[in-house]
Amino acid sequence: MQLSEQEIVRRQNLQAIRDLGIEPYPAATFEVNITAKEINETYDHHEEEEKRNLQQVRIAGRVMTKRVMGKAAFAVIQDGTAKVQIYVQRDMICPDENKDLYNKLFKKLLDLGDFVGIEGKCFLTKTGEITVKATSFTFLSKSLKPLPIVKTDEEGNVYDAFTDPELRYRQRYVDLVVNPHVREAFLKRTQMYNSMREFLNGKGYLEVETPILQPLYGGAAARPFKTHHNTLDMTLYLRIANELYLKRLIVGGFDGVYEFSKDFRNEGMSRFHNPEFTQIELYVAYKDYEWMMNLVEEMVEKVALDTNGTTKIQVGENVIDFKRPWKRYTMFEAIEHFTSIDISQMDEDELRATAKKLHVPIDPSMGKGKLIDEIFGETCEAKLIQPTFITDYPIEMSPLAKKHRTVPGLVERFEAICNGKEILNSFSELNDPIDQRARFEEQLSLGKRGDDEAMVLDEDFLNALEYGMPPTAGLGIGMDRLAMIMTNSNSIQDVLFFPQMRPKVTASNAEEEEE
RNA sequence: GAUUUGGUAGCUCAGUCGGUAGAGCAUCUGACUUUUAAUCAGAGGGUCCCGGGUUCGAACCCCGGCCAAAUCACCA
Repeated sequence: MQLSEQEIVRRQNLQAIRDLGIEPYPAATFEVNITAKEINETYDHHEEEEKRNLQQVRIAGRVMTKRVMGKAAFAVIQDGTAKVQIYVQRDMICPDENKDLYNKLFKKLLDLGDFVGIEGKCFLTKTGEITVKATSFTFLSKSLKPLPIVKTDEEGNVYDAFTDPELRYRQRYVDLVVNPHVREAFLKRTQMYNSMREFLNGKGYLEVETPILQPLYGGAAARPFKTHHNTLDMTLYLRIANELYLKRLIVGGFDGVYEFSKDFRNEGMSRFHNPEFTQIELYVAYKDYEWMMNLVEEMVEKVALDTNGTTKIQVGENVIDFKRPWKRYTMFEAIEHFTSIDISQMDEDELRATAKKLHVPIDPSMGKGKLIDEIFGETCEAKLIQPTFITDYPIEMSPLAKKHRTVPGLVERFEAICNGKEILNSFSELNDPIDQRARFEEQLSLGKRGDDEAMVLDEDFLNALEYGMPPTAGLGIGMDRLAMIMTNSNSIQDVLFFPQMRPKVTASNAEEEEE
């Protein structure tokens, strides 16, 4: 292994710490009684000073900067909440003759990135920054690699920002340490989950877990990942959706179930697609898609408030307002709104001519439903910035949705479009087992014609439906896409801790391959 | 999968016409008891992504490959 100059120095420092008789990786708990954030907030809110004992704070964290001025020094440490400045005087932490703890350990052997524990009292510096004056300090853990140190001046200008996306995604742990905005985005993501759980649990719905390894993949149109179980000697698939399992639970008598489902699709990657991603799916018995639209508005408005404190979210150039009610169009209305063409009564030939006129790319294999979907996608979707419900989709695209109660050829389905992208999908679920079997068979014939994303027929799911499923409304929300909006992120990789990357061939694993 | 852009010190980047590899921060040595992009004086640090080619000579030109990003294609 080739070590850089700085890595060699740090390993030497590690040994020097041991030579002082100090364990660089101590086992014992270091009790803290306050966080950096709490210390900073205390300074912002003077009335709270009384409530907190700032004479005896104990805090632990990673050393981010160090400014030594002879016999005293300032450093900034960062804990799980924020950064706080500490002040170390030689004679304060070394009251006796032996000054090694300051002169050697603190001044020389303590590197940026090391973890320390500080005990001391808070005071305000000349320039008014709340600071912990150390009465003792404890070495907690050595860092052997230099962190990319990001500096910010008084005016907020950032220097040497750690920005290389490849390094940031491959070494997210480094990204998280030095880029506070990255950390904030992930805190918001978790807040989204908490917010939805609170909302759905409050309505009495049950959070469940269903199989990720499935003998048949269903519930969506996508290519799966395939694997093999040795003991059963059988093929298993990583789920592309959990829809069919949640519906089985509705059949089983749970009237409201939801799951945060990690799903897997063996398809292209882009800034909107990662091979594994998360959906929340929700099914509620005795409800329809109209009811679900109201629930979605209520829930997503709450998520915006809980994550951002407002319904108005800045996303790129746009401000997106999730305040209820959202705009609603049927798919035909949306197309008419953006193109001034009413296609609702057109037959296949007329649709094809209209698509051509609108410069929508089509091919001869497209049927009526696909043509409508394509016209919508090309002319409307990108223009829908504010959250908007699009309702009533062509039946061909939706083999698991119930036929529309009044309009032939359509299903009771809606999507919400936001910032020009679909963020969620919902329908009145198809619960007629005869119709469901027919729809699966249509998919089978599509599959035989070479559509490798056509759905497969799930006999056991049909068996469940034949026992009877109540009328049910179902919903799936792309959590990653919603997180992108709630955090103003441009790429799905910015809301996934560890986005999928092609492995980088390094010198060391190239050697392993040779061996 | 296609196109474009990029890959140089730990990080962010510069590198002229093809002629000994550069800066800031970080690191090392020294000074400094309220600094905050600390400051001051000095020093060290390179598989220029990989492999071939052209050339007296390649970070730079040519060919092939790897990785990444953006756009497109694909895609509930």
